[in-house]
Amino acid sequence: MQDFVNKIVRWYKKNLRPLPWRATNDPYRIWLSEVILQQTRVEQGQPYYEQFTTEHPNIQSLAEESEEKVLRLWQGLGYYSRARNLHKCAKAVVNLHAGHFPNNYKELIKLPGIGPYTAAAIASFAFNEQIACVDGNVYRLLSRYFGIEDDIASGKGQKVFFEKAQSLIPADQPADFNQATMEMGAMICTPKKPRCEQCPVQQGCYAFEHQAQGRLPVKIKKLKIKNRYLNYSVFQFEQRIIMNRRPEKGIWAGLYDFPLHESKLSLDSFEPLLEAYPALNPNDWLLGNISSEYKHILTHQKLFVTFFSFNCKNKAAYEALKQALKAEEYNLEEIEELPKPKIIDQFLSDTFLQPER
DNA sequence: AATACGGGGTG
DNA sequence: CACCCAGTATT
Repeated sequence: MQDFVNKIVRWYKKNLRPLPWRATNDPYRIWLSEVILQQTRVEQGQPYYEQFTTEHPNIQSLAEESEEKVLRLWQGLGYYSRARNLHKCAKAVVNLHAGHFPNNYKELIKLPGIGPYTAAAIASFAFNEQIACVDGNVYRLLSRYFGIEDDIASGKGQKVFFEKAQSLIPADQPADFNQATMEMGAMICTPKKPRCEQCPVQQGCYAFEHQAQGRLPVKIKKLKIKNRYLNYSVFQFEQRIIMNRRPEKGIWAGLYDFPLHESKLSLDSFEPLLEAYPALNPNDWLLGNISSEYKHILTHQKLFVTFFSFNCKNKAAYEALKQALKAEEYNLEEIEELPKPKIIDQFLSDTFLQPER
């Protein structure tokens, strides 16, 4: 199997993409890139990496930032617990490790937001530890090449793949090996239409020989997608809008949105909202526009989102509602600075930005 | 062992 | 539409 290792490492050194986080040994930048790239494609994550490293060139800077600002920088990337853990981790490294990342897998994995993959990536890339990275790319490459049929989602499968990768990783160049397996999975051994004609290890590949590329890796998953109907109320008074910070748990934790009323089916009138908000006296409000329904597809739910605009006639009524909702009011300039879910940001752009002409 | 957690690209 | 992306934390 030494042949397999040599061939993919040689291929990597010749074909690697010159990504910015490959040009550094700084564990801070390696960590940042790895967290950004969790479940995220390189092209989507790269602009965020540039933003973060520009605004926060080192971990002290990031640790001193507010969580809200970190979330705002993360806005649009998704899986926001990554941003919250990123911030927690930065503080932990500064406060518990004098601003220096631990230099080994065992300690790295104790930090928030750093799991088996990320710990192995930092340990090997920054500190040259001989520990295998196993991500989606590696599952694919190894299962196809070696004909491993274990379900990659199962505990046993994860163990089998890690041990296979760990048995292959060379002591003299662990980082290049890890980069090579992942880059191969990303560029050659792709999920669909793998580029077998360009593959340096086509010879010896189980899946190529048996035309099993479409079947491997085996991944058994049952994802039930639920439809949800979200109705947002945009309560406005003289250029100020009521918003609130979402709870610490659940979807969009810590981000800001409007008062939310969920329904079983799409709403097309204000009435259910008038019932939902007893503090809302219809005499004090002008019922405005009902937006068209936004469809927002997430991994395990499909959201149908409608925005209902209310304009308040007097300040007292506005204050009363705000208080009843335990929310705050913001003008557009302030809203710009708040971290918001994509769908909220989209609505705001559609509604309050004048199209150029 | 299963589920929750975003947003976007591919075929 | 189905699948999946340089996964992790919680249940």
